[in-house]
Amino acid sequence: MRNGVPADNVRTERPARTGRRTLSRDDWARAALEAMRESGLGAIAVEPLAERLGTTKGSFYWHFKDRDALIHAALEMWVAESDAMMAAAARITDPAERGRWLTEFAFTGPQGADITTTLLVNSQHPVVGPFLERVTQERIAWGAALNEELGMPPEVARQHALTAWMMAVGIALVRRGAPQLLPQGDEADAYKRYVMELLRPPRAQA
Amino acid sequence: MRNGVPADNVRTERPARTGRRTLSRDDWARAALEAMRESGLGAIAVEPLAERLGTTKGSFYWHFKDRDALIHAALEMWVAESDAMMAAAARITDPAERGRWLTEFAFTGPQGADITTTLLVNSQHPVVGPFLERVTQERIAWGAALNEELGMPPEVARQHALTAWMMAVGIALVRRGAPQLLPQGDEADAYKRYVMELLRPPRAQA
DNA sequence: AGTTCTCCATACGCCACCGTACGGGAAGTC
DNA sequence: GACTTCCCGTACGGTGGCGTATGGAGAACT
Repeated sequence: MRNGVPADNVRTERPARTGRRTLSRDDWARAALEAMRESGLGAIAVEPLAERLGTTKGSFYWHFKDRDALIHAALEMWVAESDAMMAAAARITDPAERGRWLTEFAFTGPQGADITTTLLVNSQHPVVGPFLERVTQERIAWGAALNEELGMPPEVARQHALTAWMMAVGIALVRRGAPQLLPQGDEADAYKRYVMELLRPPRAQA
Repeated sequence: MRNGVPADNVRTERPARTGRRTLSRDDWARAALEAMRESGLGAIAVEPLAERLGTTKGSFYWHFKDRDALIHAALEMWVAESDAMMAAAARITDPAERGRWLTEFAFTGPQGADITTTLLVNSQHPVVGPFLERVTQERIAWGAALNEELGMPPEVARQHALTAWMMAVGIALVRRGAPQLLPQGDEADAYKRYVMELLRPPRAQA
């Protein structure tokens, strides 16, 4: 009789018990993702999250089998967000503009918008690994497609996409761990332009 | 009468008790650094390390005040290694060659030779923060000096050094978390050359 | 040979977190 | 208004790691 997993989307019906509303599975997943953004995978911990949500473990273990199930749900939510982002970016028709938009986002997007760095650090985790693998492949393929639009041959396009992605990873990690190193204020804009210039189509290639 | 901290270098004298030798403070620090290279800061844990060293906590708490003291010692050891590396690299007179050597090292140096990524992830830790700050500043300044030797004006040299350092951070993290993404075999060499080319002196700059 | 010092083993209490058992209150159902 | 179902509170046992207390074996000293 454990774990009803009550469709979870239909639950919009139930009016929540008087006074305090009742939590959904998604509420937990959202909170977990948020915690992971802020403090890494270790922050996905049942009891602390319960307190943060103003409830107890009792709620959690009704909605989820165990902690890994929560991590899974949080990452599914992240994948959905990531896909939505890529879809949004794809609506920019000019590929060069699209590239600039991505660079801009890497530097000034919301702090920890991307948990790729966290996932890379925890890539050994059995739940994390597959998610990381999938999203990363998608993103690099996406970047490669963009580069091909810019006129690069497929092989170079992929190399370049990989490089840009690694640069983004580096930026994200530095933003998280040593943000004071990044140029601030008006120097920030100049630096962004400089990086965009650097990530232009390669000049030479065998 | 706690914590003798017995000079620790003079202890080469004592012939070790018959049979099993006795551990030094440095043995602990070395093991801690090693563990951190492999599995991050969380792997610096007293009891697991004790088992790994074939001893018990009793040994540890004789040599160290607490876990943070061990982290400190491990990071001091890392700083020493880092300084030695930079000194070794500085012996390469041709700056371009020196740059290539560093890129080479970023890609094919021993796995986890650099724990910068780990420290960036744990930059909030009170012991980690200062070490990260110091070494990072040194390295970027070092790279900036190299770039000035290559003819860049100081401002650009620093920008470029920061960028190269972030790229190295990205590479290190990917090597740790998703090495399969990096080109393997003979493609690896081509890719390295391509990255070196990318990190050449910038073509344009305002 | 006795004493002192060095280094470690063991046992203990504490805390944080995981997962389970079980009970119970409130909403809906008949 | 009983009854069921949903959702949660609470208590419990287990695990892993931190730090302390204390004893004790061997080496070194005298």
